[in-house]
Amino acid sequence: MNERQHLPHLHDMSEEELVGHIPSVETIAAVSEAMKQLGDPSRLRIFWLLCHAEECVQNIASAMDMSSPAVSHHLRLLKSAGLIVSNRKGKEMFYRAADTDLVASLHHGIEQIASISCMD
Amino acid sequence: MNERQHLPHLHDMSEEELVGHIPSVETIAAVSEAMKQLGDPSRLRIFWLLCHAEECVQNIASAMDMSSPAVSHHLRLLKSAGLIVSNRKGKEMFYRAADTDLVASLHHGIEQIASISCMD
DNA sequence: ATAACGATTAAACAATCGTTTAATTGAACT
DNA sequence: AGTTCAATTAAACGATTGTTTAATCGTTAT
Repeated sequence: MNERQHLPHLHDMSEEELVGHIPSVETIAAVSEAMKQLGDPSRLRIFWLLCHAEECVQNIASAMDMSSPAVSHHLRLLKSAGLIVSNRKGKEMFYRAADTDLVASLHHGIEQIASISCMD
Repeated sequence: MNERQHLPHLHDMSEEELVGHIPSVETIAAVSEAMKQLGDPSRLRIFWLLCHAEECVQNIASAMDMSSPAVSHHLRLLKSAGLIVSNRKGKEMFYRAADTDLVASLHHGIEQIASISCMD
C-alpha cells in the first residue's frame, strides 16, 4: 500500500522518466534547510560576512545594524544548520563560516547569483 | 545623519575591510528572495522537477503527492520569483524552469549541494 | 567576592507562511 | 448553450518566523 498513483496525463516524458529519480526526501530536506536559513536577508548578510571574516557578536551586530539578541538568535540558527562555527576568545564569542564543502558551495553560489542579480 | 557607528571592537580586520564591501541591500534582497522560495521542501522539489521536465499542474501534483491547489499556490510563488515560466496548451497549463542565468546557477548549486549532502 | 562586559535565553508579540476546503474562472468539447 | 475537465482564487486555519524587551549566564578584571 501507499503506492503512488499513475500520472493523470502522459506527455513527452514517460512516468518513469519523470518521477524516477526525484531526490530522496532526506536530500530535499537537507538542501531546503540550508536554503531556508539563507532565505532570510539578515541571516544571508551575516553568513556572507562570516564567509569573509571571523567576528564577535557585537561587531556583527554593529555591521548589520541589529541588536545583539537578534544577531545571537540568527547565529544560533546558522550554527544549528552547520553553516557557521564559534569559538570563544576571552569574554567574546567569535563566529566564522564552517569549513565544509556545503558552505563552500553555498558561498560560491551566493556570489555567483549576486553577480548575476545586481552590480555592487 | 543615519551614519553607522564605529565597530565596538577592532580585531584582525579593519573596519573598512570588514564592512567596506557588503553586498547592497538590493542584491541581498534578490538573493535571499530566490533562496527563500527554495527553502520550502515542496517548492524545492517542484523546482527540481521543472528543471528536468515541462509538466502540467495535475502531473506535478501527482508526482509530488499534493493537491492541485497547493501546487498552484507554490507555482505562483515560484513564477513571481522568476524561477519558472508557464504556457498554456489547450486546457492544461504547462510549467518549466525559466531559462535564465539565475535559474541555471540555482539548479547547479542544488545538484552540487545534493551530491554533498547525501547519496541518491 | 563583586563589578563590568559580552553573549545568550525567555517571553511576548505581530507577521508571514503552508495547507485545506470550497468556490470560481477558463478552455475545449458535444 | 451547456457540460466537462483543468487550473486558479478565496477564505480559514494552525504553525512557524523574526524582532523586541527584559532577564540570565559566563568570563574577566578589580
